[in-house]
Formats: sequence, structure tokens, C-alpha cells
Amino acid sequence: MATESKNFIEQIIDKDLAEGVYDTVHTRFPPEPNGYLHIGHAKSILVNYGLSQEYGGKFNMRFDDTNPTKEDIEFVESIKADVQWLGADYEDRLFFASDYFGQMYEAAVKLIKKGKAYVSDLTADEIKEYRGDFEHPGKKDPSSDRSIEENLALFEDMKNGKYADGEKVLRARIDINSPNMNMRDPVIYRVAHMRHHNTGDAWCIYPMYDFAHPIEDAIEGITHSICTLEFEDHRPLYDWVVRELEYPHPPRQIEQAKMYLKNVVTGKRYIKKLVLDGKVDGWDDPRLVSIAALRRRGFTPESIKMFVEMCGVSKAHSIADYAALEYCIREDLKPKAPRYMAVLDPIKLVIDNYPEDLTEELDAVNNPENEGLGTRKVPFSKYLYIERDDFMEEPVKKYFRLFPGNEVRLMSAYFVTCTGCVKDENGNVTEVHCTYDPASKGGNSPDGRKVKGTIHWVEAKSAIPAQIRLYENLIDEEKAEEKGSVYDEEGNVYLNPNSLTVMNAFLEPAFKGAKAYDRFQFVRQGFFSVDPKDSKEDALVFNRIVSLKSSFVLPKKED
RNA sequence: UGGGCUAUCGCCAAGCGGUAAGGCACAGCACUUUGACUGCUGCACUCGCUGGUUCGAAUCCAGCUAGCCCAGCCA
Repeated sequence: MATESKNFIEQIIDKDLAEGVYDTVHTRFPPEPNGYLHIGHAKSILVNYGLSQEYGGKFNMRFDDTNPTKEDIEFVESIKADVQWLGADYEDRLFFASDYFGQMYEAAVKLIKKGKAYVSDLTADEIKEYRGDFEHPGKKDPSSDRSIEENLALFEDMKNGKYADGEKVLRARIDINSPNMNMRDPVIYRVAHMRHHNTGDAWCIYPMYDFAHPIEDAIEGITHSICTLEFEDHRPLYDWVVRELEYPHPPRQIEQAKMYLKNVVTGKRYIKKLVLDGKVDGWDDPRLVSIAALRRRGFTPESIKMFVEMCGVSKAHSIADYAALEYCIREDLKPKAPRYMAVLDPIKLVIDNYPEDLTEELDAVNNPENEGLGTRKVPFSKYLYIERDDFMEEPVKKYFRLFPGNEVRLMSAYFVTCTGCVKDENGNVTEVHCTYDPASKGGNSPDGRKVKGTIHWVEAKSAIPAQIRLYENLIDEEKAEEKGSVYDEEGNVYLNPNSLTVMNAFLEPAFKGAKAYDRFQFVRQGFFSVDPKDSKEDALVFNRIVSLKSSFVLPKKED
């Protein structure tokens, strides 16, 4: 970060620090506990936390729970878990906006005393009407001329439950004609007789976001309050609140672009529909991008951090490629994951000249790029499984895996030469036959001859049958592009019919006892993780995190 | 329609008046106990458009165009 160029937020912070506007950096992540966190929140979390670390400052976790109708304690725990999983350490600074209700009430009283707020009798519809619109200026609220004493008494009555929901609100007196709609005497307190998950029935009036948020930031000593672009219009109001309340070191609101990913579904209502329709396996279905889904799929916190850093921080609306996320998990896992072998689409390989009853234990390197991961024993016998597409009866040009007459290396094992294959009545290959060179044990021939192909395999008798789920993008890109949207009129998502493929695979015995979140790389096939939802002793279910890039594509048939 | 914001390679993104960083993706070559990985190479005479200022503009000015956000007693 020292040599890299600074993003626009860092530049603002540098300037603030240089000019003495602030002498520290204190950020926060302030979600409303009304749903599960997704990749977009991860950006906010990591940017805020990252900034606090970079500048030696602090980072707060705060639940912005000012609207009891939408919030649920259920989400508090999942959000905390996700933030911690991502490694954003808020230490002992876990706060709830609802803990400040008393201070917010006092702040409102202060505004009333300054003549900067008044109680309005208008209904919601009337306020809307009086506010005017883009073309028309607002009209003065008939209630706005009340005396300070009257407003004070009315506001206290609001607090004491004298009014029904919607009967009275507290409005800030700013500018009913402002071109910025947010400044047209915004409502800052409303009556709502509701039980709050944190404060219970203590309050029947609740502050609005625009009033509450700057106060929360100011109370906690936040210096840089980072939010998303849609709040740019709210900044004048944010500044108005902290100014009128006369906070000595008012926080600064900075807006950044949200993070979007191409071809994923993030809308809560769409996800809900997908879940209800059984199209996905819950809000943590690995094809979704909730933090829980990414975790379940096998992404690491490190890979998500790398992704967020790679995407950068700016004010330009942008949609990142999923490929970039995949790159990050590949980079992270490459040196960390043991590379065991598994065959996803198995076909039998018989070594005709290998002893019928012999089973050898061969040594295999766990990760050629990381010696520290050691070696393991892999059983080997006359009967193996190999990948169906590692054999071609009639090879295309530049194919150098198994075809009659060709010699290849079985990884960590022997050189074998293909002698032919067995087919069923339909002409499908059911078995490939070969002979091996006993002198090439370990994968090298003493005479120094080379083979161009190396393939992976598993020993048939000891192999562990397993289900492997391969995921593609959820959204049908072509359809969505054709229609100009990823959703149709009914709110259905254009789903990719191939978004989930289940393979009946075989794994080498090293996988035995694999635990959730263990990660493996099947060389050439990609990275996999055990699915914690379905993992059982005898039926391992793996999710593919991402495939490795493969530049070998079979040429299309030309007949 | 009033206001706010954005516009640099397929996707992100630096750049802040001195002559277009970097990453992803893609392509080619080399290497390789997997065709992956790794390494090397290539990939914007041009910065939404049009004018202007200047010796010099992606950067300054003016005008346009396109996209996003705002008219909740949601956040």
C-alpha cells in the first residue's frame, strides 16, 4: 500500500490528516440487521477495516437497528459471524444504534430548542404532497409555526405514547424549497408502537436514518463514515445534523461505488423466490454470493480480501467479472491446498501386464509447489479409473494423452502404453487397456525417454465413491442479455440450466475423513471443498470452487 | 422535469497540465510428473462527444451526449 497509488478515499484521509482535520482514522461497518451479508458487504467491511489498519486507527462494528419493523435478532448473529470470518476484528467495539436512542432523543430536543425542528400534524400522504416534486417547490407545513415550548411538549407526548403511529412526526426545519429533496424538511422522528429486538417497549418513537446515522458516527468518534453512492444526496443533511448538534469533531461522510458481480443474483426478493421455488438450496446455496454461500462453496477469507483489493475503490459504477474472484481463490489455494487425485467422469483402465493380486503403495507429492505439505502413499493396482476424456480411440491432432499405441505417465506411478479398448453394444468405450513399464516406477523411465502426456487416476478397489457438484454461473447470460435484464416480468431469474451438474466421481483414499472446509486440488480439474451441509462419513459431497484454466479444447468435429 | 454523481482497453483501475501504470480476461511462445502452474511476449497513437485555452490537455474551460441515484413516517 505504500508503493501503490492511493485510492480516492485514502487521498481524502491523507489530506484530512495533513490539514489536521482529524488526527486519527476511525471507521465502522454499520449494517441493518435485516438480512444476510453478501459480497457487496464484504467490500464495505474490508475497505473500512483495511483503512483503520492502514492508518493505525480503529474499526467499529455497529448494527444500525433503528427500524424495528424490518430487523431481526436472527441476522445479528449471522452478520457478526461473517464479519469475524472475514477477519475484520472490531475487538470490543460492538455497538447498536438502538443503544443511543436516549442520546438521539436529547439531540432532537436540542434541535427543537434551537428552532431547527418542529412537530408536524400532517399525514404521510400530506407530507408527500407538501414536499412537492422535482418540478414543483414544497409548501410550508402548517404546523411549522408552533412555538418552541409547544414543540417540546408535543415531542414529549410523542415519546410518552400519546399519539398513534403516523399521527405526529418530528421534522427538521431546513429548506422546504431545496432542489435536494432530502433537505425539504425531512422527517427525523416517527411514532411507531413496536417492540424492538434490543430496547423492547422502551420506545414508541424511532429516529430516521438521516438523523440517526450522523449521531451514531459522532458518538462513536468515527472520522470517516463510508457509505455507498446513493447517499451522496444525503450528505448535506448529514452535515447539517452534525453541525446543528454542534459536535466538536464531526465525522465526514464519503461515498464509494458498490461492488457488483456479473451473472449473480443479489436481490433479496429474487433470492427468496429462488429458495421458495426450490431453484436453489437456501440463501447459502453455493451459486449465490452471500458470504455464507461463498464460505460454503469453499472460498477463503483471504481470497475475498484479495478480490476486494483487486477491484479497488472508486466512484464509478462497475460490475466485476466472476473470473477475477476465481483467480483470487486459485492464487490463495495454489500453495496451500494438498493436491489429491480424483476422477470426475470415470472410465476403467486395466493394466494387462500388471499382477492380478498386487497392490503397491506409491509415494506422491502433496503439492509440487509447496514441499512443506509433504507426501502421501497412494495405492496402485491392475485396475484403475481414469478420466473419460483422457482417452481417445482416434486422437485429434496434438492430443497427447491416451490413445492406442501411445505412452503416457500415470501421475506419480508408471508409464503405460495404450493397447486398445473395450466397447459395449452401442459402441461406447467401457474399458481402456494398457501395459506398463515396471522400470518407470515413480513416473520416470531409467532410459530417459519422455512422454508428452501425464494423467491422473485412482485405484479402483480403494477408491472412495463421491458426489461432486460442479457449479456454473446461476444466470443464463445469453437469455439475460437478449432480454436486456436478468429478470423477466414476473421477477423470475433467467437461470442457466447447467448451473449445477452432479458427477459420480472416485476419490483416492487420502480423502477419507475430509472435513468441511478442507480444500483440495485435483490437478487439472480444479479446487474442491467438502460441502459442510451434506458432508457425511460415507457420502462425501464436494463443491467445485473453481476449475483450473485449461487450454486444451477438443476441436469440433468436421463432418 | 429540478438536484446530485459517473464516463480511461472485453471487465476492474491508476493518472491530478509534460506526451496512457497495473490486475483480470484473451492470444502466442517457452517450460512442465497433467495441456495446470510458472516465465516471457502481445493486447488504448488514445482517454464519452464537440469546441476552446496552452509550446503542450485524459488532465483546465465551455457546450453537448449517455448511464446511475433522489420526490419512504426504509436503510
